[in-house]
Amino acid sequence: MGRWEPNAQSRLRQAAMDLYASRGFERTTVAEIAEKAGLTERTFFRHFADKREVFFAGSERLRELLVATVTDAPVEAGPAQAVAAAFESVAADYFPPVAFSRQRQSVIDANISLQERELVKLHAVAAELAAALQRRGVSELRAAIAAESGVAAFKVAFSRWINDPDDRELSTHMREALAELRRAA
Amino acid sequence: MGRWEPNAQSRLRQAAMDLYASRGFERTTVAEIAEKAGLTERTFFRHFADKREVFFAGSERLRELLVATVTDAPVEAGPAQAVAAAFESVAADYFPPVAFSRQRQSVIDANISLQERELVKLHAVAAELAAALQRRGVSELRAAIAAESGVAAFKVAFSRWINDPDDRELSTHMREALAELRRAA
DNA sequence: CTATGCGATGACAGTGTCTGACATCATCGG
DNA sequence: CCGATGATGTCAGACACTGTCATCGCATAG
Repeated sequence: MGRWEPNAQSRLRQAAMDLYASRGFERTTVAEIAEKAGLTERTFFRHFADKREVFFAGSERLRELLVATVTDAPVEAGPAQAVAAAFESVAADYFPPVAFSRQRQSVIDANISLQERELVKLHAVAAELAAALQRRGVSELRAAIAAESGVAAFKVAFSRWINDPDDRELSTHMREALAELRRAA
Repeated sequence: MGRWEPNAQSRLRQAAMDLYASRGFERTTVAEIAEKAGLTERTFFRHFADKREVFFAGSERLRELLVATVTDAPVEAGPAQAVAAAFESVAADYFPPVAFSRQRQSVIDANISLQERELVKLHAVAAELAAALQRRGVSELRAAIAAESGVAAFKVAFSRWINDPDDRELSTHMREALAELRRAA
């Protein structure tokens, strides 16, 4: 593989996470991350498109899982049901322990540029979910609304999960958010 | 006021918009914008927090309008009704002609960093709408869902408005999106 | 065993965004 | 006319990110 030690990418990620957590995101330079990982700044940018991308390694997998679940939903399921089931499924299985998510989120909440990236990832999820629904024959409007409102419910559920003093499960919050979404109409 | 010509801020905005539209966002530098406006790069950053902010001058007013409308909604209106009415109201009154919005959006669609900023603005709208609803006595969950799903409907409506070959009104699309949102539940 | 190609890294220069610090100039109130 | 105030200019600099080419290790063919 590499010229020196293996696992360059995960070493960079680890170094970045450590420094972001201790000094904060803005106050750590890419050069420092690379040095801590025993690599150069240039190599960091070969593994991550930019300084923020280190945070969002798992988002690709999340997106794939959601899309696959919606695509494989039973034929008789409507778009809203398919999306809701997909989010309930990943909420139950996919996410790391709440302590880890809380630390990660505290770094993100402290930096607008990280929030920007997070919102873009969620927007991409919505767009792909809508596309998956359209492939199932759902109209553009119906697909878009189902996907966007599902993501909206997830945003609310995730935030409440992170801030829940009672440490209830993410899947519980997701069900609550979806129930409230249905009730609102 | 200024040392030289007046209206520095609007001159900068005009110059930026012109250059963004002709050369594209990434291929125009802040120095070029400033020069075209007869100012220096440093002055540009005194009027706009960053290169992207030029695009989002109106978003503050949009946010204020929405929050005010929700705050002033009749007491008997539920959270979802208040939010829906607010979006229908601004959709009918606030937005520029579709041709202008289309050109603006084409620049944004061509640049992820601009989309990031746009999503942050919408997220801020959702957060403030939720806060306004809570001030009306609505529970946190109910307020968050009403605000986020309202923003979700607006995103869909706006996109469909921009891409509508029949040039139907934004308010029409907004009503359609809200109707679909209610129907989905 | 050697040559050769390939993929990952290093080295280096450069561009562009954004910030801090200080000087300068116009206008306005006294 | 003078000093305060606010907007601008000037300059230096940090830092993110990119392009380019050299270098090194590994695998594989011969």
